[in-house]
Amino acid sequence: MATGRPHRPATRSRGIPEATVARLPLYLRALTALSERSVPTVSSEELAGAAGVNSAKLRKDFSYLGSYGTRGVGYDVEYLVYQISRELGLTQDWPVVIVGIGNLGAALANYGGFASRGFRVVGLIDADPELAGRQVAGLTVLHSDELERVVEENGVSIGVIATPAGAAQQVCDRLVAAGVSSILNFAPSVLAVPDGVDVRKVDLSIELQILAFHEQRKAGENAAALPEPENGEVTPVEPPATAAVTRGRTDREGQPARPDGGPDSDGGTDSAPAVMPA
Amino acid sequence: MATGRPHRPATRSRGIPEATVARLPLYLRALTALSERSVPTVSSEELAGAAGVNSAKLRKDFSYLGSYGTRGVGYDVEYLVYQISRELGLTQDWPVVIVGIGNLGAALANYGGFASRGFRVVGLIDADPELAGRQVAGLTVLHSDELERVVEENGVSIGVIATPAGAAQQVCDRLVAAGVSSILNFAPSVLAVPDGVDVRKVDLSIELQILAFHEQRKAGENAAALPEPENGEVTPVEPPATAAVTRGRTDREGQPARPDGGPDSDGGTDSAPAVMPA
DNA sequence: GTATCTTTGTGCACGCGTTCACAAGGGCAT
DNA sequence: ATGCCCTTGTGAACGCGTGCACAAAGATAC
Repeated sequence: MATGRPHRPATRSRGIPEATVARLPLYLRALTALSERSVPTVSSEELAGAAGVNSAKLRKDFSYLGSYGTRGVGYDVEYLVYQISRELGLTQDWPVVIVGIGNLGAALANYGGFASRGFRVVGLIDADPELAGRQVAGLTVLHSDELERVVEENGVSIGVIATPAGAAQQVCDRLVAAGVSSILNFAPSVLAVPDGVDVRKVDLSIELQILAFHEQRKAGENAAALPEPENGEVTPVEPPATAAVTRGRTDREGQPARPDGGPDSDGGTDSAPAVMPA
Repeated sequence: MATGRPHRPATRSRGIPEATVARLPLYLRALTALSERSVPTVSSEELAGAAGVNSAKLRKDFSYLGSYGTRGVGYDVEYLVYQISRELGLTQDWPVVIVGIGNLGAALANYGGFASRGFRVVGLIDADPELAGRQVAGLTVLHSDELERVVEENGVSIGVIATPAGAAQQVCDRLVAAGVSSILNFAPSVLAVPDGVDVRKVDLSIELQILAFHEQRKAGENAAALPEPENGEVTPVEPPATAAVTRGRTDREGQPARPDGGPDSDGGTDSAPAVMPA
């Protein structure tokens, strides 16, 4: 998942919990599919199954929006689609700019999921003069100089950053200065923004690293469960050699020593050395 | 953030909280940057700033890994990089396959962030016979028929799905059957997997919809704060016409009526109609 | 009109995650 | 060696999110 990031005290005013907001698009997608199959009503149990969540959670989520169900029957699909769309703000048209038209930016520009839900790409922007003028996804790529103009002329409030990490903060600053107040950031960098600006981050590398963590633990479980040592002298759970062979992984070499002369917590227990990634 | 998804009771065994695991890659990135600048030590305050989190949270996160800091001084950068890398499993080599080499799949294949942290793309797979044989990011695209072979020969345990939604579940099933136990899913669909398989979802459309929700609320705040009505008859917070003009948005038309003959909760209060997205 | 059945909506309790605030601990100056 | 100062590590309190379990409410059959 893209990593969440708070920003405001939470969800204020009408007080729809952030966790619920994050699930609404999921429900909406499932409901849209039902709508296309002309299914008139759906129970919380069915819909929860389609969305991959617990039915109690779904009912509680909907209860924040109001009482849109009918006891003994379920929810009216069309009506619920409308209510959720409205709640999410999808009944409006949201002009979007994408900055950084590399592989990822081009992929985003071509992504059909945007247009289908009220999002309209109105500008593709790149710093490379070579790209300016090229056609991508039916739009002409503009040079960075045009960023402010495009944002202001189209009343853009949502910007997508798909530049390299080094350029992200600068692009972000310019977007914000031009009037953008919501940013979807694909660059692997932490963005500093003023109050009132929302940033959501999607980081492919982080997602993979989280998967690797769980994968490593799974591998460790298949081996004998080591007794837990006490007192901060942590015994690392290393995937045993058998697992490494089984799945064809290879460990690398080199390992920094503990900086001070203090006790090396890995002493004797960590037989699988490593080097830090670039 | 990419939307999280639980699956197992939480983080078991050595008990590093899931939320902490999700932040470790963030710390690692900041530490790597410091390492490249040859900074020897860093305080929790500095590092927290660079990672965009609270310093108390950072210290608590690190406390789950062990006592790696020095009071009065801070943390040794190199040593911490190593410890986090090891904890995340990045000291191993993780072969990865990417299925679905469209715009997004190609972008992922070219993404440098993979290789730099122990992830090695060993297979690009697509169902389109046209693509088979083409070179993408220095690798030859293989046809879907080869999926099982590539997974087994390389001992792949992490798979990336970048196919259209319709193909995702089938691809997922085949990956799992072939031995993959961690999946990063970019397709907008809910994947059903057996126990023991981890799925993380990255959904661009959902991220945008969450931004739209907050953006809509921001617009609503600038107008007069409506008094909250009681009794489930929810008065929608509609961005007033002034805001729409200011930012150049346009509302669409059409709105489903409430299914039963019951009270229309929007009666008189919701002047901004809408249509559901495709 | 009454009884029964189905499904919603929610009160409540529990657990995870965050934050505060401070004691413990190590360096450094004197 | 001693005392001061700085930063870590963590106990405790709080708040959010989840899931259970059930009462409320509408539909349906008779």
